Amino acid sequence: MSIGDYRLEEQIGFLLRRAHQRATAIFSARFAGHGLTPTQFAALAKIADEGEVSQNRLGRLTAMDPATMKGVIGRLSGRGLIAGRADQEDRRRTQWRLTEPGAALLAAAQKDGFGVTAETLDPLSPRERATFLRLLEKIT
Amino acid sequence: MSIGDYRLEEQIGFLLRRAHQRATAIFSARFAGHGLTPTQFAALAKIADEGEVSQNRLGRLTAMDPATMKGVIGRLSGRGLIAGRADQEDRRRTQWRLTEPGAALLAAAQKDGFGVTAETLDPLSPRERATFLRLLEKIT
DNA sequence: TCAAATTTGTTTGTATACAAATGGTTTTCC
DNA sequence: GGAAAACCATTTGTATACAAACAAATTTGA
Repeated sequence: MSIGDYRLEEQIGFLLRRAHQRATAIFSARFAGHGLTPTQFAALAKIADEGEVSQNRLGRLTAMDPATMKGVIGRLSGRGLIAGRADQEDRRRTQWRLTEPGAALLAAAQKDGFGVTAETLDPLSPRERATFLRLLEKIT
Repeated sequence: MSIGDYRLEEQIGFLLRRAHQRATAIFSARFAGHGLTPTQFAALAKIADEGEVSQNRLGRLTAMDPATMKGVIGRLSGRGLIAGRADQEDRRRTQWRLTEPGAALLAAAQKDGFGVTAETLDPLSPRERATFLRLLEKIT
């Protein structure tokens, strides 16, 4: 019968899920005033990097599939933080860019973005932080 | 204006989200034949550990809030993998346990559970794995 | 060149994740 | 003993996450 020796607490998926939950909770607390979710903030930051970007490409840059991206884009554009224009060269595409309010919100929120990472990594020493980030990237 | 120097790829929340996505994808591939999601498998494994457990307690053990737990419990019991009975001592509680088919499915799936962790950690050396797990637990 | 393959974006459906509010039940503690 | 506090479970609503199927547009390649 022995359902033995499988320990949920030692499985990497479970640990990653919990760590991600904690990071999300820290994000939510610090971003309550901005009204942005982690994925919405990621999308704004990447649109700013790119200047102008299509929906699918933005999804690849932020690790969201097309169906998820559609929802995120819809909520951001619904709030007037981003605006889209039809691409003349490829009529399947819409190119998205920050609006002025979107750029202002992103600028105001960025220092809190750094704060989230700092607080999440707080239990680690500087040396451990570097190691952890290196290994985390390796398994991604 | 300088929207500068915030790099999404260096933020811990983004890295954890991507790593968790990869772990989930590996899980899904290996568990396709079992028809279990990561949270459903976690719930089955913890119920097996506990013998009998209430819904909220199971949620604490598996890191799911009550609303999420309700859905997971509903799907597992709907498939006949777990069964509940009213707790006599505390009439708020339902105690959940594995059914015979649930125990059989868990037993059949467990080796694949180890496989998920192994494949997810494959890019790391044994030494790196130990370090990574230690640091991951520290930030959780 | 033109059919096949790929890409972009949408829709539908299922499954977490969590906030907030609620109704019962049990525990605490004065 | 009884009111206040805490706890169990549910419900509603919003937001990812992703599979699968689809239409339209573009690119590829024989």
